[in-house]
Amino acid sequence: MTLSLREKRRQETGFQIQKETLKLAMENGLDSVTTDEIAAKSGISTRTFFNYYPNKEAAAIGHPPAFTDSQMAALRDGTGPLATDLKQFLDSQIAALSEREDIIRMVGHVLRSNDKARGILEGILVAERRLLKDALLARLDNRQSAVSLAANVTDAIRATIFLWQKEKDLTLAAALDVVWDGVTNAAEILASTHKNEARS
Amino acid sequence: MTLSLREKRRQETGFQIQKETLKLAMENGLDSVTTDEIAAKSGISTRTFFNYYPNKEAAAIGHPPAFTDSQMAALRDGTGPLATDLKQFLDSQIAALSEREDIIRMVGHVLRSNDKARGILEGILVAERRLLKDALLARLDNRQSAVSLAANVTDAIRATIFLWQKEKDLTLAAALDVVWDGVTNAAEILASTHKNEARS
DNA sequence: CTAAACCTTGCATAGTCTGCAAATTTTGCA
DNA sequence: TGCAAAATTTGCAGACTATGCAAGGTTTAG
Repeated sequence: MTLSLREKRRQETGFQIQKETLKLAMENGLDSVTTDEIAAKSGISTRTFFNYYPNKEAAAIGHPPAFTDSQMAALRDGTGPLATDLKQFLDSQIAALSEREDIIRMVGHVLRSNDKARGILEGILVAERRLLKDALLARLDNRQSAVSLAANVTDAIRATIFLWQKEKDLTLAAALDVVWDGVTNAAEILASTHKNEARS
Repeated sequence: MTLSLREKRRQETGFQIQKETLKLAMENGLDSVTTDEIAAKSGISTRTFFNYYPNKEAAAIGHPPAFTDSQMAALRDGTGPLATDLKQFLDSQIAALSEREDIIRMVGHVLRSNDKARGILEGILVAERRLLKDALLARLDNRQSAVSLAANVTDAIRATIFLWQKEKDLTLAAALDVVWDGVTNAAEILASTHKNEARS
């Protein structure tokens, strides 16, 4: 996991570009920012901007914290109740996101008004769901069940950020607890049919 | 709900444009199709194309069948178990989608490789989730629970289409049944923690 | 210290999308 | 039927996005 000097500098420049992009986007929306402006503010040529990101929307989204090996291992090899492991996974993921509150807020702002940015993030989420599904399949026999759980996890993250942006007095961790309570509640409603069917 | 002649023709032209767009996109991907080509095939000028859709990705997505008033009313005012009403809602929505299997297949193809198209669809889904959440709130006291159920519904549609595209011998309706079984299964897993906590 | 690998940059170019105004078509009504 | 008002289509100009390419500069490893 050690990065060469080159890689480290590249990461830093990429991060710098993201911050300048978001800062400019906060003023009049990302659509009214030109790649020329972003490049100028970032101290690079316009052509070089496209060496770092394929377009300005990708620059605004940047690179969200990836799932770590230990997070995935805990999910795959956990022994407790699966629901507990999922909550812990979410706790650690939200903790990672808490390191970048300012960026999340600005990204959220961009996502609200820019389709392309939404699509780029959605692509990242699709990949995350696939990772989660594969990990969960190690503990489940029902494939669609793993698919549904994975979707609930990434959606919980989305809902948590949304709630946190709306209720300014909540921390991200507190917002997750509220969301998770709702998820469990919803699960009880959905699970009840099954029980009824079994009884009948 | 009656459309004027003008509106009807406009809808038909819009639909025609969508079909031409998708047909062209199936060959080498939407990215390699130009708006000039789409307009030419559709028998309109390039400028007019932009009177119908803001960009070619929106043209490819088109206008998915909206939730009908009776669907929403059934959800809002239903008396049976909520889970049953949700499944019925999904059944009717999937039935509506079954009318356009060819288009769904092509749209799915575009979505796999085009970020902007993904984002446009995601925007539609955000609006649909909001509608569902508001309807469900008429029957629930827990707001986040409604949010989670709404997310599970739109995700079930997504998962159904995905499964149907992968398993060619399933109808859309049959794929939904498989997906719904997974959703219920997942719900049982998520709900069990709560029960354990209540017991302890 | 140097060759190979890698990065940055400018330039040319194809393509997207919008505003505007002229031309054309449709509509409602006398 | 015929015509004025309303709506739509279209061409054109122009700002912006994004890519390939090749020249020039920098970093790296041995």
